[in-house]
Amino acid sequence: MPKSSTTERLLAVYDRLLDRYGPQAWWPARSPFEVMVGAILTQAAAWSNVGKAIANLDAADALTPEAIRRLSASELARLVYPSGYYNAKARKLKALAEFLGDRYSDDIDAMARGQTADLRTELLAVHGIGDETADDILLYALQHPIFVVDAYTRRLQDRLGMLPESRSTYSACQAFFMDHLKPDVRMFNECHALIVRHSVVHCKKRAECTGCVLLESCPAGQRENAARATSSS
DNA sequence: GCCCAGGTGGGTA
DNA sequence: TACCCACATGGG
Repeated sequence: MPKSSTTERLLAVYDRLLDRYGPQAWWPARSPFEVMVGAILTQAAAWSNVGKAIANLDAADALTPEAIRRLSASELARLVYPSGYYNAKARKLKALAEFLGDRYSDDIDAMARGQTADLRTELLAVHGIGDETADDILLYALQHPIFVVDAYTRRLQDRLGMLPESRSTYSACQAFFMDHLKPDVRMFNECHALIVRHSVVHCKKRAECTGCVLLESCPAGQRENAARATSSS
């Protein structure tokens, strides 16, 4: 892969985030299956609420595919209640546990030895697993080098003026990173985690970019700051 | 009381 | 392909 200016710019952004926030060491979970559960529970939910649901599952000794299959739908829904959409998410967790049992006899290590593209196709066929959740599972649970795109990633791409024209397609946003960065599990892991960290602590409201660690790389922030300076003078 | 948070599935045009 | 809506809790 030729080292383009885009690659250099992305690496500069990554370095700046790493300097500012340090290694994030994601995913916050004790097992690959817990990562998969968290990936489903975090859909359109605040992580603080997901943590409560995970704690409920842990207390009920339900952080295994077998235990998820054994629980009734209503009991599972009760356990994941704090993460919101509890009925929908209980159904999704059931679908994931059934898939792991049927396809891999719950052997996640064996699953991880599959080809990335094949695994992604299999995961997307499971009810409740879409592009982002599939990639969360591939990267954080199975250690495959794939770049996770979420709302924060798109927001950052937008602010950096790097959002593809077909901004609504997941694959275009993902291809932007994958085409310009060397596939590297550790780097992709840290990069996504840092984007989330930065977005949560700094860019929660799109308008504010003052003091942003990425300001030099961020045309949107520069424009906003210039406008602010003009209006205040 | 309102807005938003590490999305996805199903329906419609 | 693109858009809309349902799914729902909890913190700021």
